[in-house]
Amino acid sequence: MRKKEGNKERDILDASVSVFSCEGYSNAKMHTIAENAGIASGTIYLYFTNKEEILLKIFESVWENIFRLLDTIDSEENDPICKFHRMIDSVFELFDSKPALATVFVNEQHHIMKRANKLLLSNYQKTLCICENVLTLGIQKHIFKKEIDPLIFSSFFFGGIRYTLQQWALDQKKYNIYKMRETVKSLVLSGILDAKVQ
Amino acid sequence: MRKKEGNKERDILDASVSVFSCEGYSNAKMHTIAENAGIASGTIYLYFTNKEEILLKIFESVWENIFRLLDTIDSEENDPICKFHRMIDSVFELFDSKPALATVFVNEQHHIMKRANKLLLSNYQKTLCICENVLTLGIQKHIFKKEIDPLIFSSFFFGGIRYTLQQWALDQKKYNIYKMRETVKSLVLSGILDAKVQ
Amino acid sequence: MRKKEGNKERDILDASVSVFSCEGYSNAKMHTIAENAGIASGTIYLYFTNKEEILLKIFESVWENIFRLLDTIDSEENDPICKFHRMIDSVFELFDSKPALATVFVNEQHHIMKRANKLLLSNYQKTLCICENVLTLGIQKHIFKKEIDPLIFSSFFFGGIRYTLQQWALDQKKYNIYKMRETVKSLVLSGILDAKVQ
Amino acid sequence: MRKKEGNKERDILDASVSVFSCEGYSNAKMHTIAENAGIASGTIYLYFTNKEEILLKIFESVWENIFRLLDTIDSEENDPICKFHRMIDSVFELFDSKPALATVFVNEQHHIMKRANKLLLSNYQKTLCICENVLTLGIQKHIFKKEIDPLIFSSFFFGGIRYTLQQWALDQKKYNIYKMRETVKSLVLSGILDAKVQ
DNA sequence: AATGAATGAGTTTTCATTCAT
DNA sequence: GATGAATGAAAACTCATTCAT
Repeated sequence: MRKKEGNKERDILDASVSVFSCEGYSNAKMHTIAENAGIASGTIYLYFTNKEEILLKIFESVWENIFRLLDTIDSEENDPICKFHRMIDSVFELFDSKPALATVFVNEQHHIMKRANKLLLSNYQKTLCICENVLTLGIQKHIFKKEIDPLIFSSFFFGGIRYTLQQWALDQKKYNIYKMRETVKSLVLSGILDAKVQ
Repeated sequence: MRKKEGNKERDILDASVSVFSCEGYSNAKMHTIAENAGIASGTIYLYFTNKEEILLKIFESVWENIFRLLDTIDSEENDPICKFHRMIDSVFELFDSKPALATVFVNEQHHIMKRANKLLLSNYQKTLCICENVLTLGIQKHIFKKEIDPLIFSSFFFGGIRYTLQQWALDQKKYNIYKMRETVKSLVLSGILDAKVQ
Repeated sequence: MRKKEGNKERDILDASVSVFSCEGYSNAKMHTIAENAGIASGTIYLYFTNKEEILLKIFESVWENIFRLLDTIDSEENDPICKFHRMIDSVFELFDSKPALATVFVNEQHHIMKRANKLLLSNYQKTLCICENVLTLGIQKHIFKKEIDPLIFSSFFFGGIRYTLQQWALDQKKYNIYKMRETVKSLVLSGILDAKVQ
Repeated sequence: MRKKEGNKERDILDASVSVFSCEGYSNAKMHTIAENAGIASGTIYLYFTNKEEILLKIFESVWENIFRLLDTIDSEENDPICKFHRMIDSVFELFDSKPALATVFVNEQHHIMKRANKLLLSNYQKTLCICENVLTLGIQKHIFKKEIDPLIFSSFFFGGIRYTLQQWALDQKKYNIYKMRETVKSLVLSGILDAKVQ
């Protein structure tokens, strides 16, 4: 018997992140991934049922990591401001050593959410929840401005204006574009306005 | 490729935006676009050399519009705060009636920038420039905090954390992830902190 | 526009019968069928959704023909013996000019019945019914032996004809289809005729 | 390829008959056969050079058995009618306890004959010969009709039995193999018996 | 002898693009 | 200019067979 050498599943995932990052998911060829992983193309199918499952596994893992990081911080920390500091730090640190993963995470997010499975969706939604809860808590404690809508803030937080626009385009009834616009302006302006002016 | 009565080209672009928005650029079929445009699939090739050129034309047009809007505001308005208000308003208004265009703009931006032509690149860069200049002006006038790096702010402004991460992933030498992180935190926090706490 | 020349659907079906006959359905390559039909392989998919649908269409057509032939005879003829003569004649005539079709009909019948659609199943079962009814009628009229089980007879009868046809299709010089037809009729009729009638 | 303790080869053949019967030869996977045989897929290749050789061995064995059975009967029995009775009985008995083998025998016969080896062909042809000889003998003895062509009769006879067996193998509850056997014998004998004898 | 992970040739199918009408 | 039938290159995926252990 030919023993499993190393961790081929890991190799394939790493190669896929690298290839998806360069070519984009849709343009990525299974053959290129195999080549990058140093295996034959058929071998990929011993570990993943198809190309999409590879992307799914990548996102499952990323969102699970993000959720765990934020969840830990959420329970360890009491002060909303400290929570924010540590949460943003940890997300940046997560991608710090993996720029290719960051690219895939950003560019293919919209693709994978159309076919996300339960595990992925669950971690994704739980993560957004944590963020909203931190904001709500800050508002209750009169630390954060009460006029900030937690939902809109989350959108802003997880993708800025681009992501906000995307969400609105997908479901125009759920979001009020005027309110979004004013919120964005308020957030950005108070973010950049000099204290002396305020 | 020859220019015709002028509305078939428009029909194809509109149909493409609609189809790219639903299916994504890579999954979109030329046949579906033709169907949506009410023409035969071969006719598309009288107006565009290939599928990619359609996407290119869409982005060319969007970035040209954005640039013109912001450029006009930039020359009409003196106060940096007013510039900001009107600029954000106009970008939101641009997409207000075209959610499908917003989706395409957000999801396919990374795809098209790899093969952008001069015109597109020029308008894209000129637009970023205007934003940076507004910020710089505000800082010079002591209206904006001086510690905000205009480059980083532009990234944040045009895509929030996701886009920020993406930029960094694409070129890690150009951006300092620690500085980005701190800037993001500062922006977000001052955006949401209650005046009383500050 | 490139006009449809000739009948490509017909060409594909004919080419498929020929290729399925030589190679067997499972070994037949779509490329070979296309080559035989004088078209590009992609063109097949403009007329059929996949390989299996081609086989299905072949069998649909054959069983529809057989049913129509036997049904017409069944309603035109009163005497069970005459029904038999004419029915066997017409089935042999159906395949007389199409040995390849006979081969496919015999060899792939079991394959297609696993995935038969309503139309095919309906014609298949109605055909079997006609045969059983002829037998039952003959028994009621005391022309056929009453101890013959119509179900078993039908199996044996169809199996015999099918295999006989196959042998002829494999080597048309070795067998004389007219003589085969008469021998089959003679064998079957003396097998079922009541002693009193003989 | 080396012969081992003698029951792995048997296990593989049995598993293959079972799998070929359910899936058909072309759709059958070597892995499924190995699983059914309780061994690893690579082990199959210690006993058979490839997939086709398994099918070949199955048919070699079946036709050898049929030949031996009929040959023994042929030499033990003098009366053509008795020969027929015993021959049909023995063929039905051969498959009685092995419906899966019957299915494979019927469905894959045409596949294997294209690549039959000498041993298989020899037993196949010797078996047909015995049948033809019984018929010829009966004709010479004025027991069977002289106008029956032995070649056509054999085709019809074998085809009828094969299909009957197949129907039974597909649904053993619907058909009674004993009754089938007797019906087949009755049909065939009255088909060939000379009127003077009857 | 036995294993089962790995291979990669081979096939179906898709779809952007072409071109005869 | 317009059409849409036809093309065929390209890619995902399968699975019989091999071979290191």
